Amino acid sequence: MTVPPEAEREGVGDVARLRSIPEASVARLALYLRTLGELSEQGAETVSSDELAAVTGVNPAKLRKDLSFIGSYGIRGVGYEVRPLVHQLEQSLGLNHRQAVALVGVGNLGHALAGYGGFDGRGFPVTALFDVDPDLVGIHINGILVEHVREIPRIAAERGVTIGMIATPGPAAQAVCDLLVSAGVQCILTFAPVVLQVPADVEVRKVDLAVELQILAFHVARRNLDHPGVTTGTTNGHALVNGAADNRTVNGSGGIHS
Amino acid sequence: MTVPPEAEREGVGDVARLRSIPEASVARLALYLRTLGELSEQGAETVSSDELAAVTGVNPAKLRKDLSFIGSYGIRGVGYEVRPLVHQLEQSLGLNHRQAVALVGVGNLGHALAGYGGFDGRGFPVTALFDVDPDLVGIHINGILVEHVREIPRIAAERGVTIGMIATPGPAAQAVCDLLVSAGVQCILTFAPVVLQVPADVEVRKVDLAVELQILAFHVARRNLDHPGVTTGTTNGHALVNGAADNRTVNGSGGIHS
DNA sequence: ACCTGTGAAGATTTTCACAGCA
DNA sequence: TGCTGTGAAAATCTTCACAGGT
Repeated sequence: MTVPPEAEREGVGDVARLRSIPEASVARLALYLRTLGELSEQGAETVSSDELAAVTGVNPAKLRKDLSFIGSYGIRGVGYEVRPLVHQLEQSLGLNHRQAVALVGVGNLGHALAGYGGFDGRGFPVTALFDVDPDLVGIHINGILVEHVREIPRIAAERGVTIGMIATPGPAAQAVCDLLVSAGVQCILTFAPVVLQVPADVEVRKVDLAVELQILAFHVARRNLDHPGVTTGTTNGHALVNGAADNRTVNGSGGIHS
Repeated sequence: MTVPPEAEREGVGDVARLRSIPEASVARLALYLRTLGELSEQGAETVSSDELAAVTGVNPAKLRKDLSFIGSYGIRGVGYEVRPLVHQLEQSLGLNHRQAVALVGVGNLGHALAGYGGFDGRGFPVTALFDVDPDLVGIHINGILVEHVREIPRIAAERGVTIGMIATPGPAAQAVCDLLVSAGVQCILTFAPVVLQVPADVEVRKVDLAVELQILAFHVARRNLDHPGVTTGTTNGHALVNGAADNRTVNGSGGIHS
């Protein structure tokens, strides 16, 4: 897609384009961005759609179509220049300015998330931590003070939090969500196994580990219908399967360490 | 769907049906199952598709269609009996016998996952822990000994592990994955931000937190194109939005605690 | 010669709307 | 009457295949 004649002024005029990127593509664009970052570090200057497709496990045509939505400039006969493409993706995904993240619930999982370095490095600084447990309120994690949940409205607004992460037990999640919303947070990533009720202008994404395992279990069950006795020992012929960011596959972590 | 005349003998004859359940439906069936469990605890005997749809945030017609894939018996004019439906779902999702889980990488995130009680309760006992870090190998987490990754083939086979969870840094993930596969593990849930290469008979699901945040960031960016100045203070009229288990929404955690 | 960008075909998924049973 | 089960339409997403630059 060459630059449309109207709509200049750097990065705007994307308006129309941005609005119409299919949901499914957005998820993959984020994946491409991360992968390109790695390729870039390894010194790659250009990638073809076939190469990038192989690494990300996506169909090459699909990849090209995805990239066409953000109006990137590939070079026919050559491929994509990594640096400009990364830039373009960051533009389109809204990663040109950092997004402050508030994390609510610093128990088991929340503590791990708070300690995870990967967010900061990707432009998502964890800026506030909250909990209700008196044993946790007042401690510092990675240099950040854990505050009481009741402070959410004040602190989140003060610190310009745009993304809330909920890692509380299920029953607490809706109340926490309401507090975040009342503080003006419009994007929420929740690990609590409940459906959150939010105003229409708030975006929620949910990561449900138990459900993930159940889906896997289903596939075991299905397989065992065909091959009842098999349990161990597998040939290993590395097929390029399971395209990341595919249906119902949520991608994650960027390096939560062993 | 009334019972087809052929194919009896309890729970088999599902073969044909199981094979053909759309991927998208499988993910939601797992969600219904969890939700029904909660309704059941609250004493509900029957649910209508409208009720269950409201709670899970799914379209009622879609829900009915999903359930029709497992051949469940709803009662026209009444709804579904919760108990039998739960049973049927467990059957179909392969949750009638427990699946032993091995967790590789007990660093930041892995440690949290190992300590998470929700897996055991849902029929996914964490049966083996692995790492390479000498500081971690030998410790116990929740009563389970952390063993060296090189022991994976032996121990996983011994303990009948069917599901592997990978919570290592990206670079280590492929090697770990290979070890799991060589031990006969056919289902893998990975948090490492790399595309795993596996034989065709192995199922991989990926949870990528960094990508999740980027997707949210995109939605912030898109919104700000329309309402440039808005930052704080939101009306709160609880719309029933964001159907769980919807596109690209992975559900999770069942209660990783604050 | 090679690789992008994209119309058009194909597959899957969602939604509608209503027939049919309790 | 009320709610399930399901054909069929609509929307969305994926894949093919090739025209068109470089």
